[in-house]
Amino acid sequence: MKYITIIDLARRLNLSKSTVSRALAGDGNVSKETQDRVRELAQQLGYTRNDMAVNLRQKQTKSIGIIIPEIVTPFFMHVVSEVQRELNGRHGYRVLLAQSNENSDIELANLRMMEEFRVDGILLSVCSSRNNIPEYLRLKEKGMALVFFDRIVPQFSASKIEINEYAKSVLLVEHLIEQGRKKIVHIAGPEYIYNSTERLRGYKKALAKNGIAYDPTYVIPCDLAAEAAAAKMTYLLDNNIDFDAVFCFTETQALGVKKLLSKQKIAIPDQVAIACMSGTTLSTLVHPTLTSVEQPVDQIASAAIQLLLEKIENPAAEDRKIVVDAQIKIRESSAVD
Amino acid sequence: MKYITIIDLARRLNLSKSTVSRALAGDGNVSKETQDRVRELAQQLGYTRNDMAVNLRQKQTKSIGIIIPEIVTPFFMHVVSEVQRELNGRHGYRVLLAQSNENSDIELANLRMMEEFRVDGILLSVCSSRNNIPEYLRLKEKGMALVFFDRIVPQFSASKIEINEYAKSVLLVEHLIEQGRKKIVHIAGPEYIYNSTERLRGYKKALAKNGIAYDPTYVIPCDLAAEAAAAKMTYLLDNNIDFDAVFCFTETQALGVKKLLSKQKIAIPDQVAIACMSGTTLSTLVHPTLTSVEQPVDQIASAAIQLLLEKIENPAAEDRKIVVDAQIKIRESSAVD
DNA sequence: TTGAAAGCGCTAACAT
DNA sequence: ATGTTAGCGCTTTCAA
Repeated sequence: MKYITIIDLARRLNLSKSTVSRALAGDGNVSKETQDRVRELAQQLGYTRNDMAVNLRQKQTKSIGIIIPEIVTPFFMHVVSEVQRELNGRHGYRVLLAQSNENSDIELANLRMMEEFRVDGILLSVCSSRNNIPEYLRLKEKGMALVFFDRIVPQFSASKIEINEYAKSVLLVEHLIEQGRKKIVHIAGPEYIYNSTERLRGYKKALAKNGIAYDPTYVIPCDLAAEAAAAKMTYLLDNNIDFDAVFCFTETQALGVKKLLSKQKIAIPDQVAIACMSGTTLSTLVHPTLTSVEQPVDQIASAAIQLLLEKIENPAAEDRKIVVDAQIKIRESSAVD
Repeated sequence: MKYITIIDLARRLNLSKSTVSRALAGDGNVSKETQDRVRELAQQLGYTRNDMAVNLRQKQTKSIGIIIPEIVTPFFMHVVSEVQRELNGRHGYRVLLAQSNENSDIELANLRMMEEFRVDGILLSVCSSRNNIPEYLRLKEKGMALVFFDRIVPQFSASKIEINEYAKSVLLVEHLIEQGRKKIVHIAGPEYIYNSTERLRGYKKALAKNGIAYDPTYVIPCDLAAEAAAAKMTYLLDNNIDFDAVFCFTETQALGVKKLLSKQKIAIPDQVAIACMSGTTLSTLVHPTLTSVEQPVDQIASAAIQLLLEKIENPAAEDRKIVVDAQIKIRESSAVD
């Protein structure tokens, strides 16, 4: 592809390239007339600025990276898609995406990659709150604009969008209790994921608030996969453990649970209610038998953008934390599926 | 962020920057010894090459763009995620993502954006097979490596990954027929989407092959949204049109249909079977009551990469078309959900 | 085997 | 209001 440059324009107009540059940039110091001539020719010849050159000159890339644990997930897809749209459009940023596959080593490689790409900033949702801390620190100290969102690292000081998992969790579990559920199993996530521990905390709180004794056998640590959750259900059933609701850490787990319970002819939600935090409309559409709390995806995205831009603008700026707990909508489960 | 440059290295080693550059590049014309010294220091100081400079120099960006109609969709997400991984890793490409939201104007803007970003190539899945053809042509003639995938434009000559929608469609509908379904409604997509017309063609073929008369009232053009599909169901029900299966263009439509039929207490799949092409594992997990054909996502991704890289390598290369129809797996529907 | 110099396209002092 | 110059970090002739 042959591209027109400001030199091409300058030559044709008998101007210096600086004047052309200024005219294009809308710098005040250029006569209205030349400005018009330049812009018209640029238009006509289909000139587009070469960002590589500009960026080399200004020492920035006008690109940011997003690193998430898992891409094929309604929640993350929505956030990404929103950040994408906003940053492309209004700020002219490129956004690079990478997924870590819930694997800290891949996350590390992704971080390095973004650094090599010299992105101006990174939006990060971590795999684990402990594995890559030295790397986060290194990047931060090097001056990289690094903003955490959703899957944050509580003990690491940085700008972050924290989602109030605790509050959501309390709300959801209390909702189950209000429906008359008393024996609520919690399929928990791994303890190296902050969100998971917060949700567990919320679960306990909700029980306590409602005078239900906390029974540790009801809390079952579990992998993120649907199959893992299904296996835990089998275990409960095989051991004749009595329960009337299951609160899952992830949507995917909830689906695994649902599948298994249906297979065992257990009526949902009549005999057992299933609950989880749901990403989005897609999820809502997909499984109405799940009781869930909707996440304020757009709000999370825009908060993330805001904090990231702040950090890019002024790398020395103080860290800020935005907590999103928003207007939470509980979606009633229904037998209709 | 302060980055080390080859000049930094050169100074410390009392070499010229050209030698350093050569040593780093692995150019043969440099003594083993200097090469080692340079590389060691580079390593030690954490040097990473500034791609902006390289690219400016070599007139390429080492980045490609992917433009898809809808991001929050298991099928596209998987393809993107796969292309992402492959191109990042093995070829050092940046990949930029944009979604058109099923809107041709946005698609046009996205195309322009990618051009401004000076991506080396574009992977495109179109919104409509007629709206932006002049733009595709302009880009192609300008020498942009442009490869279509999945949602292709049949009458536009370019490199493309075509998915054999026709074959898949025949297969799926015949499968329904084998299950004893005879009154199969087809919720069709808009005719400006090639895939939609192909699937319709397959639907007709399957009926013909099995001696079932084609009834135009059974073919219902419909928007892509779930709600639209649900509305069509209401229409059929209200008009007492008798049917025992519904074959939908999109997964999302299928979900809409499913939801509405369940609400009307129509047993799925006992009374009415629902079928569609399904993206991936996620979908499989989510709605087992849907009969579906799985798409060979990885194959599509790797074919797309191959064609794109070919075009980038040699823009003058002839257009190639890869047709993916692959080993098709039908997933049986089941009452369990 | 190494160095010197030019140049990719642009911006930003510093002149004029 | 416009031009001149230097330089961002790198690769690549051309010379030595």
